[in-house]
Amino acid sequence: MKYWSQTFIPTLKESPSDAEIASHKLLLRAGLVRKLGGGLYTYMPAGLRVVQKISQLCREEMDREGAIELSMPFIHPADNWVEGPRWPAAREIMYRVDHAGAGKGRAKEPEYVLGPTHEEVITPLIKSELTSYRDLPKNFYQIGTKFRNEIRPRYGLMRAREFIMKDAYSFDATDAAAIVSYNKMKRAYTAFFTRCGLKTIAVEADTGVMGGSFSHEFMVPAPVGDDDIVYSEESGYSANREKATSGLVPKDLADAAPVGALEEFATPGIVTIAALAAAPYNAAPDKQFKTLVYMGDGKPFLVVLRGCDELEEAKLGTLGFQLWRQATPEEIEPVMGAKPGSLGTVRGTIKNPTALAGIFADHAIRLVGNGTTGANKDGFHLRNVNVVRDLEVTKFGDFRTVRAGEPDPKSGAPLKIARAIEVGHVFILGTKYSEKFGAVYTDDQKQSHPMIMGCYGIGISRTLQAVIEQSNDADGIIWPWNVAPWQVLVVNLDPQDAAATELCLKLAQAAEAAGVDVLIDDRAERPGVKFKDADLIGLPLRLCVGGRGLKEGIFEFKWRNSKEVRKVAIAEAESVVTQAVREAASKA
RNA sequence: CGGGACGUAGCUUAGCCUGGUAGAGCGCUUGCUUCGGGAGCAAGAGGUCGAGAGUUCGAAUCUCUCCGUCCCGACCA
Repeated sequence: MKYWSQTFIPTLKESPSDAEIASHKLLLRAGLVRKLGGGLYTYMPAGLRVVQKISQLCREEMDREGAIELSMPFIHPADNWVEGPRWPAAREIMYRVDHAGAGKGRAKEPEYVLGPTHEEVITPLIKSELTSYRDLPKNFYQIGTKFRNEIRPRYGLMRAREFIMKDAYSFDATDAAAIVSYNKMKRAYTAFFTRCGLKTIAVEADTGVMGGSFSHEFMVPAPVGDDDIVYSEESGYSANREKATSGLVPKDLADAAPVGALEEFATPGIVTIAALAAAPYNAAPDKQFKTLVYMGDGKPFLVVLRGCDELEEAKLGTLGFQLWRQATPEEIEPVMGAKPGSLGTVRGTIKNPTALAGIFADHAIRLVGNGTTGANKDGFHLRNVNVVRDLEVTKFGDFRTVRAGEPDPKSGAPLKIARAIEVGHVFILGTKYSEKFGAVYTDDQKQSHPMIMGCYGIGISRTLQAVIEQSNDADGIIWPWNVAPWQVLVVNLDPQDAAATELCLKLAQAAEAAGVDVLIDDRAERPGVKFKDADLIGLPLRLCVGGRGLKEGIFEFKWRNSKEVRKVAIAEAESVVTQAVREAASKA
């Protein structure tokens, strides 16, 4: 048991002005964390306890599914990343670590980086440690700090530059075995989040190139989340919006026949979808083709969408480029022959088509059939543009953002969209890393094969905040039993009174004997302060002892998630506390 | 990386527009009175007004630069 006066729980009456959302305010007000800088937080004693509890639950569930704990360095030689398969993309988010000391660290390239994740470390390790199919399967995990140069840290621990993560990596001989490993992790995650008292939705994140459902994200529905999930209660379909598809384009859609000859018309000063939709042109957005220019690994490529649709940039990941970004007007004009606003992909109108890495069209443009697009000549557009007859397309694909209300690809029912916090992700990696690093095993036919890998992450610190975000009220946090820094708070209203102090100790000992952690508020504070702090820090069970109750021969018993205050006779103290604690523990 | 807002005591903030001795509440210290839902009274400590430069007789206040923080967006042809 811990005495409040002997630990440090600096509660705040008011929220610091830089906290915006409930969970962030409560993290600060309940004295769980303090900010060092943007996205950098100190875990105060009570906050650290929660981190440790969540970590322990995670550890238990990982162990249960046969994963093996180890611990890898935070600092990685940059070479591991340079030799890996994603250096160009990964270097953007990694902090570089140069040699300390005067006169050093002048190298243009970093010599060391702070690890944002550990594929580049564990794969070379496994390459030298595991060589036979008899060694497989194996799944290694660790719980530790990760470093990512987040573009915009947000909402306290929710998106931080430095955060605590559980990461696991599985190694298997076959695809089928990898799926077994994957399903074990999915099961572990479900069990883990449930034990944390967190309601999560496992969302399919189709991997595109791999096909099938080999990736799931565990999402906590919350308006403050960074992700959108697209789902249908009817069919159970659920996916991250970045990957979600809809049944907007029927499978049996017949391509439209041309409606007339291609016709160029002058559109001076018209460079937006909206302007072209207005009089006198009256080309409805869903009858326009929108042409976007991107740069993929240094080469321009085009994406064609309906005028009314939006590009889901994450879907460009299926095209095979390492890095992509929007092209600048300076890059666009020499290739297309016109400035943005007059672009199109009608055959023969692109100035320098050989410069292009491809023209990728969203399936939905087939719904347009015949429409309007830019003529690649400033101030001119083309009408009667037929998808099949006129448009140059390298490949069709799914590139648009799904909207709420579109038909679910499975059931056809309208899709819904909600915000959510991603707290976990399970993913089959295939042989991306094992091939690059030469992590191969020998099978029973003496044949060598790259191992099939999976990776599995849980944001421990983010989970902590997600729990608070999901479980609080106007007075403070309402901790779920298993992750509370202490399960029971014994409030001593009269710490000067020997009888009160003695009863508090008795209650605390009874709870502790029943197997839970107890905090005793022995501070010389006024009752009002203690009650407010009790609600704020949100321990599940509050036992309150004061002179008033002692006279009646009772103490007070109150659950944080209920308004009811129960008076319990001192004579029954031990049995009531023991029973309550055991019951709560068995339900959690 | 754009856009917006902000930066005054440990915390929350007023003052800035319209330049003239920096104010309050909470917290802290001391004393008295209180003592079951963030007590009252009295006295006190605590500020390079984010940093630098400029304008001015005079700058928290006006101008510029930088730094930091928070929010929005990473948006389109």
